[in-house]
Amino acid sequence: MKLDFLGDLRRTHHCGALRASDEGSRALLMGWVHRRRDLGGLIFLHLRDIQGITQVVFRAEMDSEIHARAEQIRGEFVVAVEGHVEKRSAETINPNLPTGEVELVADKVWILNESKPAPFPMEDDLSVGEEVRLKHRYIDLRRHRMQANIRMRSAVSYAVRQSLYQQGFQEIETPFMTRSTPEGARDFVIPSRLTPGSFYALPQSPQIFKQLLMVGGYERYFQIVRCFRDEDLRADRQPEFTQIDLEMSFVQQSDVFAVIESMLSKAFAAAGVDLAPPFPRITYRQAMDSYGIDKPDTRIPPFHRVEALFDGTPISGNGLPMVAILIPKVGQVSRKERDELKAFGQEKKLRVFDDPKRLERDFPEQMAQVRTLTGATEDDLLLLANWAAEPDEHLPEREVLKACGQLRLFAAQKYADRHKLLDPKQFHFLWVVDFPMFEWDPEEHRWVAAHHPFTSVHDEDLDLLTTDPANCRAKSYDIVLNGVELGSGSIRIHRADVQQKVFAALGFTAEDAQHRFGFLLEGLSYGAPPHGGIALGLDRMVMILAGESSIRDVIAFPKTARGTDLMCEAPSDVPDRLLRDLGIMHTRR
RNA sequence: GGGGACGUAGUUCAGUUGGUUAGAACGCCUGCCUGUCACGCAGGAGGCCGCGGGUUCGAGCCCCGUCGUCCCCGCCA
Repeated sequence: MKLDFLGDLRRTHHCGALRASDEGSRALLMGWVHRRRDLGGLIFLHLRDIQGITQVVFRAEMDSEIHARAEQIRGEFVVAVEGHVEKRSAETINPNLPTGEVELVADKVWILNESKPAPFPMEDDLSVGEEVRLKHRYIDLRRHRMQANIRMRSAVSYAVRQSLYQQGFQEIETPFMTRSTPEGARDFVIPSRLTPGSFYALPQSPQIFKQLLMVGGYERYFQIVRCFRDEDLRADRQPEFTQIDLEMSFVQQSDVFAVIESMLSKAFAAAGVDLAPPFPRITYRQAMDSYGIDKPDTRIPPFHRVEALFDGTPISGNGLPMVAILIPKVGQVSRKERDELKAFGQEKKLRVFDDPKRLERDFPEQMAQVRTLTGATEDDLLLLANWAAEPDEHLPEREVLKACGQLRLFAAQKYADRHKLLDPKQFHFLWVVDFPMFEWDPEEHRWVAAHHPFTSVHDEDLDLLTTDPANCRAKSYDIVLNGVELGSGSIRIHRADVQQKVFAALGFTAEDAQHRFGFLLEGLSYGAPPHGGIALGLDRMVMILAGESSIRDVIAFPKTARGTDLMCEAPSDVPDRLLRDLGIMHTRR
C-alpha cells in the first residue's frame, strides 16, 4: 500500500479533546484506528491516541478519491484525518465516549502506516492469555488498561520526586555494576573482561552506597532505582524491580515516617486517592499477637488471645496461644464451609472450634467473655483455634500465632464478597516497628539478621546482642498496605564498633566481615553520622493503586515466571568469541 | 527444589465412552450496504489439537516424557 508522509502535518487536537463546544471548528487528528465500520457510502472510524477516542466519519458524497482511500484503512493503521467538528444528532450520541457528542467529518486523510491485524483484541474486557500479551507487549501496551496503569505509574513517580525534592532530598545515582555481597538474595553477576575470572554483581539494593552517601555528607538522598535479585518469581516479584530508596542523616524513626507519610500522600493524590496520615503504628510483637503476621491487613479486625480464659478447661492448649477470630458480617455458614475452615486449620496443625453454639453450651462463662472481647454478633463468623500438635522446640508461641494468622486470612478471603471488607479501593496503611534483630535459622543453626546486618539495635537492648539475641529489638520498621509489605527500613548502625559486634553476633569472623563489607566498616570509621532510611516497592505500590493483582501489569516490559522475556527472547546465547574474551566456559544441557 | 492448573484456528473457548471430514464466537479476506458505534447481510480462507514417544484396528481424548504459560510453598539479608 502507498503510504503518506507526515511532512508538515501537525495535529490540532488529541482524540480525547473534542466536545460539543468545538462544533464547526477545523481539527486534524492523528492516531490508531481502534475500530472501523464501513457502511458503503459511510465509513466510521474510531480514532485512538493516548488521550482517548474520537469518531471520524467519511461521507461518499464529499470526495470519491478520499472515500476510496478511507476504504483501504484497517484496524491499527496509523492515520491522520482532517475535517470539521459536527455535533451529532440526539439519537446518534454515544454516551460511552467522552467525545461522544461530536464527530469529525473528514475531508482529508493520510495513511501514515499500515498494520498487520493485531494478534489479539484491543478491548480491555476481553481476556487474553499472558503469553501472547507478553510476546507482543507493544500491542498490549496500546490497550487502555495498560496505558492507564503505565501512566498512573508515571504520575506516581513524578509526585514522589516532587515531594522528595521539596523535602530537601538530592537524587543521586549509585552503580549497577558493583560488588557481590553474600548473605541475602542470590546475585546476578556480570563477568569482567579486564579482570578474567572476576565478576561484578548487580545490586540487590543500593543499601551500602546510600549509607556511604551519608558518610559523604549528603544528608538526604533518594533514588527511584532498579534492584536485582536472582530468586524465583511470583505475581509480586520480578528479577528486576523498582524501589523508591532514600536515606537521611541525623534522624530518628519518626523523622523517616514523616517524610514517607508526606510523600505517600502526594503520590496517592496523584492517583486520585486521599490519605490521612499519620498512619497507625504497632510493634512487631503486637502484630504477631493480634494478627499472627508481620504485615497485617487491617481492613479486617485483629484476633484476640483467649488462652487465659480457657486455662484449666479440657480444651486449653497446654499454655500455648488460643485465639478468637472474628470475621464480621459473614452470615450463615454451611456445614461444608465449616468443614473447609477446619480442614485448612488442620493443615496448619490447628484445632479449629467452628461451632460457637456448642462452645457456649460447654463453656458459657468463657464464651460470654469472648463475645465481649470480640464484640461478635450472630451475624459474624467466630472461630476459636489452638495448637493441635506437639509444641515446636523453637519459638512455639510464634508458630501457633502464625498459623492462626493464616486461618484468619483464609476465612476473610473466603467470605470477602459477603463482608466487603477486602475492598481494593480502601487503603489501610500501617507502620510495623521494633522487629526482632535476629531470626533463628533452623537449617544453618544460627541467628541471621531479620532485616539486614546494618540495622541498629534499640539503645536499651544493646547488651542483649550477646546475652539474649531472641529478644533483641532492632530499630527497623515496615510500611504495610492492605496486607502487603510495601517498604522496609531502619535506623542504621553508624559506629564501626557496634557494626563489628553485630557481625560477630551473626557469626561472621572478623576476616569474613572485613572481606564482605570492609569498605563499609572503613567508611563508618571516618565520622559517619547517625542515619536511617527506607525503601518502598514502586511496582507493588502502583499495582495496588491500579487494582491489579500482578506487578507485571504495571511494568512495561516484565519477565515471565521463569525469568524470560518472551518478546526479545532473553536470556539468549552469546557469540563464542564474546565468551572467549570473558574467559568463560560453560556446560550446555 | 516441591505442589497445583492450563496448552485445540490470529484470539477466547467447546470438543460426548477412544470411532466418519475437529467446531463456535470474535478477528481476517471478498462482495453488498448513507448513521454506525459489538454495524448488518451474503460468501470465503484459516488447524503439526505445544512437541516426542507409547497403548490401540483406531488417539485432540488414555499412558510416559518433554517444552511453555500461570498460581502457591521453599527461597526472596
